[in-house]
Amino acid sequence: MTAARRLIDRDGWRKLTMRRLATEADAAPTTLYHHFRDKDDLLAQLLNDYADTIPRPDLPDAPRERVLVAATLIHDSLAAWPWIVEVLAADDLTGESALWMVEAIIAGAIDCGCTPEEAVDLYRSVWYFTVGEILVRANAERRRADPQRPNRRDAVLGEADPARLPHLAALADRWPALVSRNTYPQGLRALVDGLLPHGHTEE
Amino acid sequence: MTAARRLIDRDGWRKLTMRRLATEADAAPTTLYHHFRDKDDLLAQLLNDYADTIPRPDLPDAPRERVLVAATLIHDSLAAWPWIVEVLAADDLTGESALWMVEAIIAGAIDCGCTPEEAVDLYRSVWYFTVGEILVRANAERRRADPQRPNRRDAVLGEADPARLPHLAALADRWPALVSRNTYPQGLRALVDGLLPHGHTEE
DNA sequence: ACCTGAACACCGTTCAAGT
DNA sequence: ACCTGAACACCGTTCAAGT
Repeated sequence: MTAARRLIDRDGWRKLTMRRLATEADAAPTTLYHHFRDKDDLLAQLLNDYADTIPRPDLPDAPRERVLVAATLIHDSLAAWPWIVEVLAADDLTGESALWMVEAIIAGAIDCGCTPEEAVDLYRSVWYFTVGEILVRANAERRRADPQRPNRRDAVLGEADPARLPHLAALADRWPALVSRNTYPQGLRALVDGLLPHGHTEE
Repeated sequence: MTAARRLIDRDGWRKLTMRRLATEADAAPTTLYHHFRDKDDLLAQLLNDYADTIPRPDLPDAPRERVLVAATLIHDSLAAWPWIVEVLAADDLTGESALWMVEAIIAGAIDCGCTPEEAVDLYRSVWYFTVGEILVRANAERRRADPQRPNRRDAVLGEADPARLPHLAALADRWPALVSRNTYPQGLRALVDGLLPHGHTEE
């Protein structure tokens, strides 16, 4: 497991193969199959171990703040190890040891006057937004780090036809700077305030 | 290209390999490399071709509606071929022929009184939300279709400790029904209304 | 120009055999 | 119980050779 984490941190999770992991752990590839059912099982255990390390701070009393803090905690935990998202996106936020954050969001929403259905909807929207943010930024980062392909996006945007795409053409050269800013907090706040019953925002 | 599309629709994009594609197209695997630089190049061409087929309806005059309609169009186009998201998430919405939707969102936001910076931020939030929604739902669908693993998520939720996770435990049996509903429109509206200057919502 | 077979350097996983 | 080598059925890609 430690070898696996080392390998991911050094070379990225796409390079984590059973064979490389075996080499890193000084064992035969086949040996791994006596400790893990298969590769998915290994990844799942890696995920659960990580979830257990997430600190569990006291959440604020005000329910709206509680929702925001819990969501930000999920976000920051994922941002620290973004490859998780690609493995995880499938099952909502499965893994026993991470469920308390989901509970915190749903409880906060209910305390703000949501019905249970509305609370689940709010959680799901927050989860979609968070997953998307992490994923897009992680991939952008990966491409940036890869000196290979010189960023097709900037090229496409640079050639934008000012007649058909006036705003994009005007913004083309500022685009890289604009998209590198962190807008998660504003987006999250907009989403939460839009989905909580009125009168519970900004309190 | 037609063979590639056929293969993806039949077996899923994870099964699209150069070798299988070659077989499908009655050619040697190596032949493909005279038509595409590599596999990424093939995928990129597949993407661009698809973007060209997206219908281009007249957008409403009211700027807020324009933002919502353009975002929903992006969403629905991706939902129809969700594997695209995994290839695409990297570069924002690259590909010349899809940029008009980005332009529509940014123009709508500016017409609502946003600064260009705010308009780009709004577009990015919408993009994150949309990517997350498609990705999570596509993966959930894939798992559901795979009779193999019997859904770890429901199991984990079913065992939720009512003392520590009261709301989740109470919602456990309704969870599958709750998460299968389509909440994209509400989430999108909340996000957009929260990020547009006040006074421009619901007009 | 277009296509090909042989080859290289990889994958995940199984299985019978060893200690 | 734990580990292993040999093997199977795959990958993407290159390259010299054919038409």
